[in-house]
Amino acid sequence: MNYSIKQFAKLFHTTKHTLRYYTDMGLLPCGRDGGNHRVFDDSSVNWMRGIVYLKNCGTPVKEIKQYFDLCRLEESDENLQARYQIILKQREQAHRKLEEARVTAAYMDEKLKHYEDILAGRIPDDMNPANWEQGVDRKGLF
Amino acid sequence: MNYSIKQFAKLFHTTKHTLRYYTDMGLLPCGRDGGNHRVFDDSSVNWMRGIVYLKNCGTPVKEIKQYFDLCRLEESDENLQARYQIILKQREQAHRKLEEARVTAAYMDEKLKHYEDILAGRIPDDMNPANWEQGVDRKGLF
DNA sequence: ATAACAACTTCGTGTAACCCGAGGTCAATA
DNA sequence: TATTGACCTCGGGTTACACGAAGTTGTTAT
Repeated sequence: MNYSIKQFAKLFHTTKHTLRYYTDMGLLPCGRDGGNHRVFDDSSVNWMRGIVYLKNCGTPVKEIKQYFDLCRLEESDENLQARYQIILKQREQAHRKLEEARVTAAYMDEKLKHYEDILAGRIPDDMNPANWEQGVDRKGLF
Repeated sequence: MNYSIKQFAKLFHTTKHTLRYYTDMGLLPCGRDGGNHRVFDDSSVNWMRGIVYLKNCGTPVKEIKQYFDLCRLEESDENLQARYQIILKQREQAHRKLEEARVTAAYMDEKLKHYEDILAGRIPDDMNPANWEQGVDRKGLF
């Protein structure tokens, strides 16, 4: 299966600009058609999936490129070790981000409930001035 | 409790540069001491907590500032509604990010296991060329 | 056949959210 | 008195794109 830049962008919920940036950086390989237009295929899909996930770990583009360059080299033991170390590090990063996302989502749930209470006229205790200055955790001022 | 910029940076695992950026943007209020040095207090801690969580939702600095500006205004019904809408939107964003983080962490776990299998000499089926080109999902080339 | 249009191209500047270093101020200490 | 350390401001640099101008190419509409 072949994809134009537009189709490929839609497939990964991104933009043409970003794809051009990636191909120019040498991150994402692509072919060209008669009119010099970028052509992406199934292997591009695999690379792009890798990019997306590594980016979600917070990996900078340069490091993703380093990793991909290793992937394209011959498979020595050293090479595999280097790749393993990168993935190990990024996996840990992924789990840290997961935990962070959990805490953030919980906080936002609470904050939302807070507003719903206020808007419904059920003013929660921690917003009642009578409880201020007595060590009550007000969970932020806003 | 009062904090110097260095102490405050340590408290939130960030840098002096970032804190200066936030105060300059009007995002994070702070006082000044005799030597014109920034002084943060307990209310700064609350604001900063808000910044951290909203940033984790992916909220751009400008929008955080808009929200905070609303928080500092008188509490009309309109004002509360506006704030509620922002929190509602960002909470949804937080949950999307949480799901994304879950999927990414799972992918990285799998990828890591993959490498451990290879390095341990247990070559998994999807890396065996005999299984290629037969519709086997190889989960990426690397 | 020619004109218009869509979709791509390169190239160059703009933006967000910082990072970093130079050069200066100020209080305390050797 | 001089040096040290922690801060200040200011201006340029960086990353990861976003955007627009100007040009090319291939496909339809008159």
